[in-house]
Amino acid sequence: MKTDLRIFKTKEALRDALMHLLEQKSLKSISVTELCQLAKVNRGTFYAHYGQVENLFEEYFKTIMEDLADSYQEPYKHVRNLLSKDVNPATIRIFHHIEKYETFYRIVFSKTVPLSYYYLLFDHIQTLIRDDVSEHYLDGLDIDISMVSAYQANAILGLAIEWHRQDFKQSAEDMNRLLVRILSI
Amino acid sequence: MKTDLRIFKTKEALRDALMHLLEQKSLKSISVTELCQLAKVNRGTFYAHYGQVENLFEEYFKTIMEDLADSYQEPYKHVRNLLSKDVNPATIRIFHHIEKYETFYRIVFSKTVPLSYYYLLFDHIQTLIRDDVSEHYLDGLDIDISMVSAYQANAILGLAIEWHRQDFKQSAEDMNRLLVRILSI
DNA sequence: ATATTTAATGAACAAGTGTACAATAAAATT
DNA sequence: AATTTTATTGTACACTTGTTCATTAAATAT
Repeated sequence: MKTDLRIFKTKEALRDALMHLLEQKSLKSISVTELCQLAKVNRGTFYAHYGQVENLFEEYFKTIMEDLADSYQEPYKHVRNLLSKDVNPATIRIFHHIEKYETFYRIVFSKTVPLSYYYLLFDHIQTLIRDDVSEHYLDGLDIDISMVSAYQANAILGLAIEWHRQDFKQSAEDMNRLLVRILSI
Repeated sequence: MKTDLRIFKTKEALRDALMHLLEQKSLKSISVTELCQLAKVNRGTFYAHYGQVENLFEEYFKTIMEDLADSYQEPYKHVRNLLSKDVNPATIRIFHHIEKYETFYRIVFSKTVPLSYYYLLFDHIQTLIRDDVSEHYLDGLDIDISMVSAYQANAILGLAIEWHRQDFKQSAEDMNRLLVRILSI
C-alpha cells in the first residue's frame, strides 16, 4: 500500500517551502501561515499532517540521521572498535558527517530550537556507541551499558557543541584528532 | 539605585503564578494570558518585562544555577581535583544538586523546552570544570581547554540525561559511584 | 470509463499573541 | 506634603493559531 500521490505532493511542497524559509529566518520564527502560503497548501491541510512547523522539520531530520548511521558504520569496515585509546583518527566519520550537513546542524544546535532535536541526535549516537561499549569495554563488568553509552555519546556531542560555538572554525579532521587525544588522556 | 517597588511586586506575582502553573502543566502549554490572569497582572505589563513565558522561567533558572555553583565548589574544600581516576564519590555533589531540584530538572530535561536551557546548564558546568581541567590535566599539553571541558561537562550531562530518562530511579549516591567507575575505565 | 474513496480546499470560529497609547495610580524625589 | 517620575492598567488592533465542516477535486479501484 503506497501513499496517496496528493499526500506526497503536499508534503513535498511543504518541505521545499520550509527549506527556502530556513535560509532566510530561524525555524522558530516561521509561522504555519507563511509556510503554507509559500507552499501553496491550505493551512488546514498542513494541520492534517503535522501539528506544528517543528514536526515537519523532524521528517527532514530522519533523512540526516540515516546518513549519520552510515557515517558511523563506515569505519567498522576497517577497525575493530571506535572508542579505544589507539583508534586511528581517520576512521572516525561523525565530525565529517556534521561538516557535510553544517547548515542543518547550525539549526539543530541553535538556542531556540526544542531540546527534542538534541535528544533525537543523542539517541542515535548513543545507540551506535552502545554496541561498541558492550563488546569491547565492559567484559564482565557489572555496569549499566545505557549509562556508559550516554556518557560517551554526550561527551562527543559536547565537542560538537563547542565546535558549533566556535563557529565550526576547525576542520572535521582537526576534531577527529582532538577526540583521539582526549580519549588518550 | 534600587528597583521600583512596583516592578518587584509584579515580577514576584508572575514568578509565583508560574510556579503554581508548572505543578499542573508543562511550561510550553502555559499561555501569557492565563499566567497574567492568575498573577493578577496586566498582560501589557508582562510584555513590558518579558517577551515570553520562557524568559520568566530563565530568571528562576539563575537562582538554581547559584546553588549548582555552590554544590560544585563544595568538594574543593576537601579534595584536590574532581575528575581524576581516584576521586572519592562522596565529594561529587552535582547529582545531589539535581536530586534536590528534581522538579526543576524534569522541566529542563523535557523535550519541548528550548535548547537554550540545556546550554545555560552546560555553560555553568563547563566553567566549573574548566578550572579543574586546566590545573590538573593538561600540564604542558597543547590542547584546547574549552574542548576538553566541553567534552567532560557534557559527558556528565549525558549521565544526567540518562538518569532523567530512567525517571531518576537511581539515588544521587548511585550516580556518583557510577561516574567514578566510568572515569576509572 | 465510471464509481468510489479520500485528500485538499475555503470559510468560519474562539482563543492567544504582540503591540500601541492615553488614562490612571503608585512610588520616588523634592 | 506636594510634585515629579514612571510603572501599571484598560482598551483596541491586526495577526496567528488550532479546529471544524461542508464542498470540491484528485487519486485509486472497479
